[in-house]
Amino acid sequence: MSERIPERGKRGPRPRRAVTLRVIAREAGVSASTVSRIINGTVKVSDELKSAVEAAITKHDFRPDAAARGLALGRTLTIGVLSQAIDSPFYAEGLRGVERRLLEAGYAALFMSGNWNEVDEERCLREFIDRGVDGIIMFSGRLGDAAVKEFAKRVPVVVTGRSLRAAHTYSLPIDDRRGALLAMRHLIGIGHRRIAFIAGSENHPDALERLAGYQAALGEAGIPFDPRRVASGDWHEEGGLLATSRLLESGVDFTAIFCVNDQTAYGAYLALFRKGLNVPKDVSVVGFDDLPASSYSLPPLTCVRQSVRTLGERAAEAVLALIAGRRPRIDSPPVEIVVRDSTRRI
Amino acid sequence: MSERIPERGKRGPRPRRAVTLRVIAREAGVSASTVSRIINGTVKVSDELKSAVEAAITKHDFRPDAAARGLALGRTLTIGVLSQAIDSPFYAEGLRGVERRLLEAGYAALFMSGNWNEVDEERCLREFIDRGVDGIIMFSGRLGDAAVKEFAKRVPVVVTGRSLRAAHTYSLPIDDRRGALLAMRHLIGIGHRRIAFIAGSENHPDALERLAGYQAALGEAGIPFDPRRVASGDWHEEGGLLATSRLLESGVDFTAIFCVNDQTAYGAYLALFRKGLNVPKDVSVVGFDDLPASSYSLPPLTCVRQSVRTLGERAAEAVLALIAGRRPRIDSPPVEIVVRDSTRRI
DNA sequence: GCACCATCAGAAACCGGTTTCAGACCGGCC
DNA sequence: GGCCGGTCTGAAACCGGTTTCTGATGGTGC
Repeated sequence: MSERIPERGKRGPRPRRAVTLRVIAREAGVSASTVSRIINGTVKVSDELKSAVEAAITKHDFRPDAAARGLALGRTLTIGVLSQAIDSPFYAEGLRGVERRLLEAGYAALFMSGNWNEVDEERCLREFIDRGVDGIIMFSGRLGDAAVKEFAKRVPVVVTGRSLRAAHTYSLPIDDRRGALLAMRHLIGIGHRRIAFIAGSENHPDALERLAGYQAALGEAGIPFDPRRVASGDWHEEGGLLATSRLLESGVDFTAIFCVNDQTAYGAYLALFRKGLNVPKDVSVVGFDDLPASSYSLPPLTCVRQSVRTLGERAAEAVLALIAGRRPRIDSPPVEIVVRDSTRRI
Repeated sequence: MSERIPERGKRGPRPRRAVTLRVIAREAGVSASTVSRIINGTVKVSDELKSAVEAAITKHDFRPDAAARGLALGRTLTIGVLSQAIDSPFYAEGLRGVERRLLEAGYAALFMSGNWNEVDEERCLREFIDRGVDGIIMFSGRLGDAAVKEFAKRVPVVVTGRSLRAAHTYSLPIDDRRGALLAMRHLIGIGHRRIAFIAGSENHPDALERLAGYQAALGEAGIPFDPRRVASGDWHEEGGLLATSRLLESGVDFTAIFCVNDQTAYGAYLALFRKGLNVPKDVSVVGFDDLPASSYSLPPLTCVRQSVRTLGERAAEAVLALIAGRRPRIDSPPVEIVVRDSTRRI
């Protein structure tokens, strides 16, 4: 009855765990091994010992130390999850999906942000390895495939937004090109022919694929590609705002804008609003992602939906499968067009 | 030259670490203790041994196992961070701030979501304890103060959004009442007298404080409080949408709406938009939080700013101080009004 | 030249679990 | 009654680090 938490801050060595497995063992009059076996159910133990131990466990509210267990077992029940920014609404959705699935499986997630920066990404991944994570999930990211494969030698890695074939690796690519095609077909289908495109940052593979889809759709419809209708953004609201302003000032005409992602579209909205232009009356706008906020933008945004949350869930499933030694058979969630109020027939 | 990663998945026991401290020691011809001392710089070691060991370390790219180190040291350089939902733009900002500060200090964050649910919150906190975190940061949350204090016996706890005095505990309260007062004074100052309020969920302390601020401001201005002008929401867009619709249909008149938070305001925006009402021409709207998206809403939202990111940074500083045994002297970031385009003088 | 002290390195114990290995005990069978 | 086999338990080793404790070495002072 007198277990006290070890004194804190009172000089002396670091605070240590008050009640350990050996304490329980002593109290129940058994050996440490027996307690361990009962907790994990690895070996049959007689009922009387079991109940004595269980009584001691509940009495002290004992729960084994995860670090010690991780050390002994060689696994930590932790997955390292690398996104680019924890406060980006896009990644946040994905993280949510990951979190949920991992929780169900008894795993915890160690989230870190790569800041769209190769160096930071590599630092995070190293940190994951050092902390002995059992697997890694990587949301997009700039880090080269070779580096990723190197990490995959240590621990299973699931990547989204790219294709990568290597041992202990699984990819959930995003069909950017098809998504862009769907968006453009929607616009073309409702009569638009002069369609501007606000791209992501120049060197980004997703951005290039979406641009390729934009061009392919124009080709399909026999509309000539006019580079003056392409402005580059930065995947964020601000880039969308600036790009749209530039387009408007440049004098090229367009009846619709396809934005590389929803956040860019929000920026475009604001630029149009400031010029007194109405969406969709004067300009139709299409986004890409279907962030939760897009249902509440004014007007609600027509966009290509890729369920990032589902993507996160599937990434979690895939990494768990890899850990279990199974080969995942999991597809990326499909892209589809969600028509709301930001586009209109002309 | 022949270190191989232990075979994975090939039956046999779990994959284990290929290169350990003892491997380095053997290679450099010294004892394990010496390697440890060199890595941590705890004791002076002769230069020649040091360089031999360092050579071996870089050759094998050795980095000590965090779990083992954590076990030996009794600390994990990990902070448990409990928010309510990782994909909420509000908490995401805070987590970002936490992440940044912790990273600077060499700590990692274990993020978990409490889902506005006492049971989940407690489960998360227990998980933190089991995993041996060195400290806990808790963003708002429904868990009772008594339970929080219980956890604080095991490990330092920093809470935001509430006041709590206990050992190994630090609070960063949010001045909800003052924030609400600022919002209301702004509206009243530009001529509004019939001001609706969309509250958060009924039993939430922050919601109650903001309501109190709303009432206090009315009192200051000698405006009678009319409960028909208060509608309850759920802190999310949907609640704002529904509450605003109810207000509009109820027939009570108002020239402005003060929303308990920005997300509620976004919902209000959409409800007004659907009714063909213009913000701010027909109705002025004020939010609370100043989420990043509020700069890009249409029109950009006037709101009370509380820098959640700063709050997160300060929470991180506070928990680090507690861990170091220092008593933090850190204030919550101030609330202030940010006037944009959603309010106008009448 | 010898005693003494400071400095540095290694052996061993430890952190808190898990697991191997060996032994105790029991029952069944010849 | 003795032998065999199966079941259950405990002692000890192990995971990969850190730290205490002890011993060796070299330098200094007298």
